[in-house]
Amino acid sequence: MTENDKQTEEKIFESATEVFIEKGMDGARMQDIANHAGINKALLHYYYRTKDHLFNAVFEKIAGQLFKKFAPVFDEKLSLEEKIRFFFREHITFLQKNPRLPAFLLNEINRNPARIRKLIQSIDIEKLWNTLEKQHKAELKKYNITRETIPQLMTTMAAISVFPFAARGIIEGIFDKLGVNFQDYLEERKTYAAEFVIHAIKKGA
Amino acid sequence: MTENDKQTEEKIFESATEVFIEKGMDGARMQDIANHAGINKALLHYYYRTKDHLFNAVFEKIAGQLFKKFAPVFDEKLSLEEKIRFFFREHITFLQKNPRLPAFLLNEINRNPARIRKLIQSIDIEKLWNTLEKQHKAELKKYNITRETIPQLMTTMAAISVFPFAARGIIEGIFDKLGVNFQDYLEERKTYAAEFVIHAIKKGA
DNA sequence: TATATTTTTGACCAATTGGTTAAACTATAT
DNA sequence: ATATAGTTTAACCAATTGGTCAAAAATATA
Repeated sequence: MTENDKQTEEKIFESATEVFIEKGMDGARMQDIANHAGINKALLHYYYRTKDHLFNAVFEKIAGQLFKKFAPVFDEKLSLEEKIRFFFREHITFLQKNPRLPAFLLNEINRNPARIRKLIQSIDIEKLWNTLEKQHKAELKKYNITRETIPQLMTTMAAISVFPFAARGIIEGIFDKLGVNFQDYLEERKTYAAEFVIHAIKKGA
Repeated sequence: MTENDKQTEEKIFESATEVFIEKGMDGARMQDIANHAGINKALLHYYYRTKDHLFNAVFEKIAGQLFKKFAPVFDEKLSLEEKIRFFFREHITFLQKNPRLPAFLLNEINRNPARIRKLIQSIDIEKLWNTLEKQHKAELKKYNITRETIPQLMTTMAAISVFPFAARGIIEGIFDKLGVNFQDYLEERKTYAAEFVIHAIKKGA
């Protein structure tokens, strides 16, 4: 029954995703994943030969998802300012739905940098950047954004969006003491971050 | 020989620090730590009863170090703008010397949020904030920084400083393809980040 | 129904791991 | 020197873990 095959394999994959995200590669146990999927442990090895295979499958899918969320920024026919607003709104919204992703990805990337290198190799970043440059030539000049400052700006934007999720444990702890609600903070952040960045680049550094 | 005692215990602690930072709590092996310190594994348990004890000792010291780096911001007799410049310069410089710290701390915090909660409980954040508010009453008004926007601003600054180290694996991978040097980028970031934030808050969002 | 194929399982294994223990070693004090 | 207390080690243990295997159960095929 190929219908059931997929059900089992999919259930394994979903369970593995949940457990890996929560415990990490090192912390996750094959038995946990099997229990979570309601199947025998040996069945895991039947579909995915080893823990490493299973983890790689999960990791690559997750990383792909996250990268996809960045992609529309390069397509949308929006002004630069509108793109900045679009980015923070969509990206933070996505992370609200997958709040554990940043911490998981950052950890595994640091634990095994080679893994992400391969994924990056397959992306033509130069081309993406050229696209952006053409689309916004006038605006980039206006904001005084050059090839030298682009890495600073891009990493800053990623940082502002991702960091609250990656450091949620500390941030939420502090917020609790200040009576700040983390979810409200995230909602607010979608617009705050956009306006913050737009203000910052106006007139340029 | 109490002299040797301290040497051994210290050597254990240092080795444990290195191994834990590189491998994380789950990934670290007591045997690795023992080898690294050039001693027998049983000796680890002689000085630190369990792996958990040893890890907690390491973790609390590291977390304390990092928090200390934030402290001067609340003492220095500088203007708000100067403090922002001071923060990025000092903080990024500290992280350059301890580049693995952010990834390690973020990971362990997410793996065991309760651990960091205790540390946070011991800090009177309200008092720190009141201090800042008094010192910069006029400037805060001028920049339109309120109690509501402070969490946004603070997390943004932390994000800009910490994220490049936490996400180094990805960032460096991308930079390589663009011919950007990571160390140069970090040097540049000390001033770029400061001016970026100062620009952003001028006139206020 | 009988046969072949695939899926699922329980039992098992070798390796690893955190932790223990008893004995050896060292230093100090009497 | 001898006893005492603290330090270090080698050998060992129980539990865990990723992974294997043969057989059973389920499914498809003839």
